[in-house]
Amino acid sequence: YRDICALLLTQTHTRSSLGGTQLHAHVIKSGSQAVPLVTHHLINFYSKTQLPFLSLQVFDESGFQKTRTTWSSIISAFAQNELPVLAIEYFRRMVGEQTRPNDHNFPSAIKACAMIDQCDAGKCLHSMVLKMGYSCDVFVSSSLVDMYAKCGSISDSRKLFDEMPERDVVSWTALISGYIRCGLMEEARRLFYRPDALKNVVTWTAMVRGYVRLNLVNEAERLFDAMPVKNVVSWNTMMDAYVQMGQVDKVLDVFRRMPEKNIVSWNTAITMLMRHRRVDEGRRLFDEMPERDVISWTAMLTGLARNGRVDEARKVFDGMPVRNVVSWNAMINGYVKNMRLNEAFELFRIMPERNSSSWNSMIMGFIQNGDLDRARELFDRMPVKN
RNA sequence: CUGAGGAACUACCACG
Repeated sequence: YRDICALLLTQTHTRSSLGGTQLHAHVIKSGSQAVPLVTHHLINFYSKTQLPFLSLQVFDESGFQKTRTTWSSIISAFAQNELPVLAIEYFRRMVGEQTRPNDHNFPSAIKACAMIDQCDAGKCLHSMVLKMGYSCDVFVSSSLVDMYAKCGSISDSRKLFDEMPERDVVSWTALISGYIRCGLMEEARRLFYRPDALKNVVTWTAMVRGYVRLNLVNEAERLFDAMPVKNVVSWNTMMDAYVQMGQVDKVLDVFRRMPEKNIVSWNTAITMLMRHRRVDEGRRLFDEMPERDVISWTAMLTGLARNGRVDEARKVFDGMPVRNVVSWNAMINGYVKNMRLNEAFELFRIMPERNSSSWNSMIMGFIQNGDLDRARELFDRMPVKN
């Protein structure tokens, strides 16, 4: 078991999905999924390789009494893979099985509340934290600072922050980002320049982003140049600065100069090119990029459709290895914008899941087609209106 | 003495 765990940990850190999957097969054959430590490693492996539903499968198939660590693994797998609703649900289940949450369980669950603006659930977790005596844990309280800020209660964030007996760089960054998100750049700045402030590359990048959002590109550039350390996210944020200004060539310049690129850098460049009708260059980047995710495909599809090449967009859509609701919406909207209502509606009918954007696109389509009755009918059938 | 936890960047519609 020791060897399996050590190997799994290596695969987790190198994100090597092939090796990990083979180890999983070996685990099943040898029956060692009954060993908690092995199961925990497997859940974490699938979480880090962004396959949370395989994490869940391992969780469900493990034949032992779940411990806090088992729960911690599965809850964080959901929270880190954009599945906040499931994270909260599994936190609830854990509590329902009389398992007392520990200091590792709370931050993931609180993060999940922050992701979906569930301030009520967040407050509920906060009172559990107080009751169980975890409010001095720096991970727990930093996650609360972040949660209140994301739910729009920045003053609660500040109060918590001021009362923390000890803070680390994440506590500082959560609060500073909170002020930036609320548009209170001045307050963010005051904190950032406080002599006792703890800052790292994430904090600096958040500040750069703050200036970008206010269209203060010169300030953003100044801060970016002054950064003691930059990483790929900092560079991506600078690309975004020029995206906002509509400076395509500056975007491409940063893209070429940056010391390393990740998938976000490529996606940003492609989106920008497509928005400025440089379709073939965008297509070339898309073909060149080392790996593509659902965002890359959707950006490509949207760009083609916006430039009137909707049939090519459809080919891209059909070629997608995975689709989500956004990609479906993008394709539907592409048809709508090109006055191809029938194809749009056909997709709308068969799509596996709809959100308000799907309905809005279709409704707009019928309106611009002069078919107000069907627009009205769809509007009435819309489950959630915005 | 194993393992799990919190902060910053990209794609669709409408609104601003």
